[in-house]
Amino acid sequence: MSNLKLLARSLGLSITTVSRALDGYSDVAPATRERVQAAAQAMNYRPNPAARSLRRRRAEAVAVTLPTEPGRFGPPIFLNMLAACGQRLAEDGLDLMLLPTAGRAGEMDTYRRLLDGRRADAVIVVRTRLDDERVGFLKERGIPFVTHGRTARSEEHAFIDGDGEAGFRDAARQLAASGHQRIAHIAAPQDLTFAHLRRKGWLAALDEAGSPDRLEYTAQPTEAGGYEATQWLLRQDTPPTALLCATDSMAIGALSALKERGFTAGREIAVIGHDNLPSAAFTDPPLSSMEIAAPDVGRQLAEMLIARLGGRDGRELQTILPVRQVPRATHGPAN
Amino acid sequence: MSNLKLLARSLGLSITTVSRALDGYSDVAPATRERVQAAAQAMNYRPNPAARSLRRRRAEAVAVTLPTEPGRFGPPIFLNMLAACGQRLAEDGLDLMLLPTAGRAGEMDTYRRLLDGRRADAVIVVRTRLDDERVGFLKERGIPFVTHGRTARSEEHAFIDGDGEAGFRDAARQLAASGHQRIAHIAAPQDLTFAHLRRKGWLAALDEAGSPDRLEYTAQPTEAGGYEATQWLLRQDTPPTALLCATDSMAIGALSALKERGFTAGREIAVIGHDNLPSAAFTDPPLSSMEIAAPDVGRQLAEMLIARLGGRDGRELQTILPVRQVPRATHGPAN
DNA sequence: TTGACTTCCCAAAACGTTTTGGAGATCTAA
DNA sequence: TTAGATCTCCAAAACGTTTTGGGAAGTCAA
Repeated sequence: MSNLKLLARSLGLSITTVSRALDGYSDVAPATRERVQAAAQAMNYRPNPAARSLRRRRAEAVAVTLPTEPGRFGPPIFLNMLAACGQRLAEDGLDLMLLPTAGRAGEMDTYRRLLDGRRADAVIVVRTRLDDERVGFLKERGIPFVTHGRTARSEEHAFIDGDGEAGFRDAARQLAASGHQRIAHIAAPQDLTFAHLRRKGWLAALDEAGSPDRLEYTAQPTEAGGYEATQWLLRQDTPPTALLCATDSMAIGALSALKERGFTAGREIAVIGHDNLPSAAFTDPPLSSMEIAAPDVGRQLAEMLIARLGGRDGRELQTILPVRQVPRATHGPAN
Repeated sequence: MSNLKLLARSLGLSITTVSRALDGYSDVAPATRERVQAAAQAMNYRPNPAARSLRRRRAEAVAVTLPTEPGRFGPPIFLNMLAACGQRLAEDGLDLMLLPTAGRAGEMDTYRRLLDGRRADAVIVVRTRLDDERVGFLKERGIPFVTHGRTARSEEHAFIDGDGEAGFRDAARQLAASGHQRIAHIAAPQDLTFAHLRRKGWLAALDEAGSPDRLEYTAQPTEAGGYEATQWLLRQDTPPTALLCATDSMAIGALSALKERGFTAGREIAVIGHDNLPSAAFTDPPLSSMEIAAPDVGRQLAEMLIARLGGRDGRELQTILPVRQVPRATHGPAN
């Protein structure tokens, strides 16, 4: 609506001075600065973002890519995390763009378009895989980025992640301590980093306990996946006494399969999930779970991004958040 | 990376001609156009979006505002809808921006900043309320917008919505037809349009059935809300025989409360929700629900937005999508 | 009084596109 | 042959900012 030229004219000043007054440069007299600020306020002036980006040669925006295809996207709280992240970014004048991609194939295309066109100054990478080509691409191009979840090359870049490995180790330890002999793992596809780490934690606890069994089944991280996995596990010669599920969604599927076979979770068979979904407290029986012990992952993510844009080295920006157990009714005793 | 000036120089043409060749103007010779296109391809040219917006005086972006506060945001599939929407927008070169707002108070502020700064050409309004100040504001400013969910002023603007009223009327009818006498409604806050319409459908069916009872309880659209509502309803002198819940999340809470009191949903008491959440098929018993009978709400939303940006009148862009019942185990008979 | 320093301000040049208003050829019709 | 049409192309002016490189007063020290 109103621009610098209008503002300057109405004040009898030059565009330069108005611009510098608003940007807080020191070479403008205090009285002038106040006059300018008042006028800007009165005329409801906001710098035109396109002009500013053009001149500054940055987009003042951060992009997050979302796969559209596989039906469901991550845990339901994910959108809240993005919103919190966006809010923090907005405090620094950065927009958050949603870049949907058509499946994994289209992902790299989307990245190329994004970066060739300079539509974003930095990128948030979600749903990280252990071997994630996106990381290589972004490093090569020199675009700042933060991953939500680690990768095999984590030591080289900024990331934020929950300590799923410790969480699953602790949970499996507790199950073992309470007498469980056959603690099965319902795994998510192992190319996903979070799935790999959670399985690793489970394995570590089994090693500690000297347990020889390695009962596991990998499925999609959905209710249907957990259901399918549980059915398979129950069909084995020596079925498990505990199910450690990669996600709550899978655990909910597991509960359903158990019920169908006449088992009561938390009595005959223990079940523990991860994410502490809102609905976890309302399953039957209420689902024992675990969650990242931080209320503001989104905000932290944003702050890492801002630090990265400010030139901080990605290797200094690596956060692993503790995971807290949320015991409810389904982790019940074996003996 | 590369720009029009470079391209033009390498081709021995003027910037004007290169620009017009790529934009498909008719006043450029076919041979020249091909030469230009080939060079653009080879040099990996993409128009600088900031420069383009500056000159064209539009942002080439669409914004959606998200409240960050109240913990959970809408049904989990919401993010998928946004992703689908963003994908369709991208086909027309439009970016999708996420604009988080700090609670309802900050919402109008965010809108003002957004529009004063011309950061977006159009807006998606979600979580519509019956009396929604955002609609008035956007109409006044003349910014194209589409609401996801109706408002009290729906006839004046573009919207897309499911026919929750018919869905709840049908569900309540079926319950009545199978002998239920006291069909209670677990309502979401009535300022939200979807909640109002679903309640209206329930009321209509009760009227048809000549049922005098109006047993209802309003709570937050979460599992906890449904739980609380059910507890209250069961404490009444003549408890309901059926619970029609505004959302599946509430229905899941209801199932939990019923179980706690020793009831089996689908036998003593029927329960029906709305949204057909992925987990609805895995509750115990599996939850009867309903859902919008369209796979591509997000894409349709995007297309309405594009039509709106193309100058189409909002009154011609109003879609009410049918709602389909998804019967499972909990809508069981009364008699 | 002079020279050096401050303090406060500004003109003009970018940034990379789109669009306006032609201009020079070439062709067509009389 | 000439007047118009038709094809191709282009120079230059925006769009609204930020930033560079001063410049004109005023101040201070000698």
